[in-house]
Amino acid sequence: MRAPPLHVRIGADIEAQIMSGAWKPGHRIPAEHELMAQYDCARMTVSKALSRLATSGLIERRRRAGSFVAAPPLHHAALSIPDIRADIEAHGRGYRLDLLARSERTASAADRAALQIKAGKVLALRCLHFADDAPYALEERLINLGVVPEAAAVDFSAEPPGSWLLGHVPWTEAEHSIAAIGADADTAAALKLERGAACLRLERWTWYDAGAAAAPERITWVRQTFPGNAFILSAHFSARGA
Amino acid sequence: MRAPPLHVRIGADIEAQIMSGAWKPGHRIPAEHELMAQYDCARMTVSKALSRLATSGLIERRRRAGSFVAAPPLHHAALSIPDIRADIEAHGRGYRLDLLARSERTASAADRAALQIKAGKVLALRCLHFADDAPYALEERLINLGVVPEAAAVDFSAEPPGSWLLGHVPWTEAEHSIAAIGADADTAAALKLERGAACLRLERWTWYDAGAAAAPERITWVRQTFPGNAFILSAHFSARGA
DNA sequence: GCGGTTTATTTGTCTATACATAATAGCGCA
DNA sequence: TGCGCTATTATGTATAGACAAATAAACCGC
Repeated sequence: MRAPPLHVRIGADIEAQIMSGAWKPGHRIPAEHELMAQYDCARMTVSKALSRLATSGLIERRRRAGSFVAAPPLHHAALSIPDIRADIEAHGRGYRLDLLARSERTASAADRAALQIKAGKVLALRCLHFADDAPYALEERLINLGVVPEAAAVDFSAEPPGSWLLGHVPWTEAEHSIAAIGADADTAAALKLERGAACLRLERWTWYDAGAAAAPERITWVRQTFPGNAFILSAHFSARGA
Repeated sequence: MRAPPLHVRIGADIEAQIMSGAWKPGHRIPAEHELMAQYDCARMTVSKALSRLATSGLIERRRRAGSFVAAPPLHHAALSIPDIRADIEAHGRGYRLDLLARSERTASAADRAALQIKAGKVLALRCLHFADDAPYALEERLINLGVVPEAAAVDFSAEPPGSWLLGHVPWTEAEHSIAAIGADADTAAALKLERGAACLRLERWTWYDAGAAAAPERITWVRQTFPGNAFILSAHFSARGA
């Protein structure tokens, strides 16, 4: 077993103190020059270890004051939002897409609200994802043609719109909401469920924010509805920075 | 406006190239010595910028080969898992807890499966969270008394078990799953819903992993069921490392 | 005691250099 | 041609020192 780099070891030692509960939130961590003496190394090395812990949120650093154990980690989980086709194929099942509706139109009031635009053209899609010929998810999507004009020329009856967008359009921010709903008549018919059956509904807004230079632009809005019994989102959280 | 540090500026410049689409995935980023010449600075400064981009997943670095724009960002979102009491109170509503059942027992087969233990004692709780006297969530919880013996002495009819645990037990890992279910008779009665009403079900396993030194220990398992219409999980993702 | 000024401490950034490590590319030899 | 060795190159880690910036603490005049 090969020795890990020194700055990793220093970071791990401090992390162990915190995780074991020996150093509680607010506890002052030895100053850089003390750790420097303790590990007999340069300040840059100690600094690297502490900076990493600071960016991972485990400690907080203040000039002149020192470094302190941060407040207990918030309950933030890394949630994997699936690429539906990839997910289905990863389970060894056959994927099929059925494009139910496609309309290119001037944005309606509802479209404008979803994409947060004042005016413009949108591409509205409605499609059904199948896994081994069983309905897997109903997808309703709006694409802002003002930002992604080339989407108008794509044949979405073959490629899932989500996969196409991910591969072709850079984006920086996404907002999700997850809720449980009872299937309405429409949804129930599409997914071959009984009316009122529990479904997981995932909504996502994706946009591109170039920074202060330009206003953020909404790229797409999507609402995916999964039968509740067939779909589970999972998330993992580690208190360690990694 | 004060000038940002040089390593931040270098990182931002590279990020801008990637985000604008000018440098596509796989594109080779100028080597450290080239950036060094371009910005007229030391290699450490360039290295700091590139390391940060690498840990945030935007670029990939390989010895001898160089640094490359990484594959498009994965769809990972930071999901906020709520502290129920804090959430309710933050909305200005009154919180109340009703402890429906409490039993301290030797772990049953189901308990052992949920906590991944071979044997031992557990504390099983079942409680109902109220917001302004309306049922908000049904919680079923198991606490591993082998790891948290002091939980046996806590009065959970006043303090929500989740809040108590968060404040008293260090943990490192949590795994969540989210699903939509139709309320069974039991759940429907507790939450005052109709049978079959759509509910969001959140399950969470929390454990402590001290590293290679010891086997990970499961601390608690919890299953929270929320009326679908009253509860929405939200998540935000930024492609930037921050 | 109170408010403002100075001082000392600690972190933040950066330089310049050195050696280690990984991995590719090319060369020589069978 | 194909295999193995070597040289090259880019990154990874670390040193030692310097100055800048923030700010808590001490000080001082009133």
